[in-house]
Amino acid sequence: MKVTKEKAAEHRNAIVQAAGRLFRERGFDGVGVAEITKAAGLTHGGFYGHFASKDALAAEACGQNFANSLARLPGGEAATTQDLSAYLDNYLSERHRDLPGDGCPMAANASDLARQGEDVQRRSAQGVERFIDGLMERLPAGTPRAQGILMLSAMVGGMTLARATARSAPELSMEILESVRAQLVQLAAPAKRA
Amino acid sequence: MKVTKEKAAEHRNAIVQAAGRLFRERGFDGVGVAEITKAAGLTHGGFYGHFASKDALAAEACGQNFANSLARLPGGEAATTQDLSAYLDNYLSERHRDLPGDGCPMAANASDLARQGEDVQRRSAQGVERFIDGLMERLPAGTPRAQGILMLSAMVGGMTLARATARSAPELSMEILESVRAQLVQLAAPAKRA
DNA sequence: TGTACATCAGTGAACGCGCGTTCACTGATGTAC
DNA sequence: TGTACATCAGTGAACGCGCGTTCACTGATGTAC
Repeated sequence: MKVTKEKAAEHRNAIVQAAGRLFRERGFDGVGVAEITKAAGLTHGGFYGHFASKDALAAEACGQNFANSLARLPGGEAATTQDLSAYLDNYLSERHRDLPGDGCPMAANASDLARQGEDVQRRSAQGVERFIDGLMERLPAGTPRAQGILMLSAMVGGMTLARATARSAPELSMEILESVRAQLVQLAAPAKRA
Repeated sequence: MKVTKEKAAEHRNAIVQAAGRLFRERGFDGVGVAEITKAAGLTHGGFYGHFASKDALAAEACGQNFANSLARLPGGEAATTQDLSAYLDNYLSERHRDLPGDGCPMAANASDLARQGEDVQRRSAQGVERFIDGLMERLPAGTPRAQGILMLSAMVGGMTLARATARSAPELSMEILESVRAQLVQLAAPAKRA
């Protein structure tokens, strides 16, 4: 049955939110349109009134995920080294490892992204670009961009490897999280070594 | 028709090889049993004479991929800093980025691994463990293990991000490869900074 | 060494299933009067 | 403001398709004599 325009907009948004979470938890191919709409409290039939295709939803959910991810960086200009250190503690935590659905899209969909459609890839590339820019703003003035890129790479790679080893080698998984966290906190500190 | 035991063993091996390549190129869900056996020069019907399931093949192909990856590390005890530097140049190259089918399984199947069956995860965890050990043997004596883990994380994350951005932001993709390479070569050097 | 036959690796059609997508229909919304 | 009706968001059955897996069959292998 027809619903209010407001309700319809809420439904559309609920689908994007559910997709954003489920895609990160199970990958783009790991969850279907029916399950996504069900998680949003709807049936699958009305899906194509909101989106042209599953791919189109994936692109939108991807953009949403990156926007959320960017918003979690510690507050812009006023960010201290402690803020950044706390951010890294959160990023490289067991909690983040075990809840990919609410976490970093780069880590959650890492190898999937390169195999997605053009729209998803465009939003991803834009997201990565903005995330690096955001990171650079929060690092000590004068930090070379290459160092920020190294940080991001280690964050994404470290989380990915921690997740890959979590079930079969939980101690190694923890060691990866702690090692990357410790090394990056050191790297993000304002005092340059030599 | 029946074939020689030798031929049958070759066929089995060809299936593992083809799977190892295709799984890295397209992900575990991105390629089917029929295509894998076809790539090995066979039809799909005989597949279950060699493997109990697609999952079982995935586990074996995964083990094979990790073994190949380990074998590419520069020669053990006699490895010099230059060898390791050359290895990093290769790992973080455009060539490796554009040919995932013959490259690092950690980068190629990064986010997929955590969603696979128990056997694949066990082999992956073992592969990661061994790769870290192999890396440590080749780093200057006294290098903390956490630094080796940071290197691996940055390699995997950097390659993953370079692939995710390759089509939509080729310049960013190149910058990621070059930045991570430069920073890691510096990190792998024997001279410790303060 | 030569022959007869049981074995079994590989073939290709077929299976059930879940997927993305379509569509006829429903009934509340919201507009025209 | 009240009424009649066109609109359209959402429903659920149905579609074609490709997947992993099964199976009756084929014919070369390799063994028993």
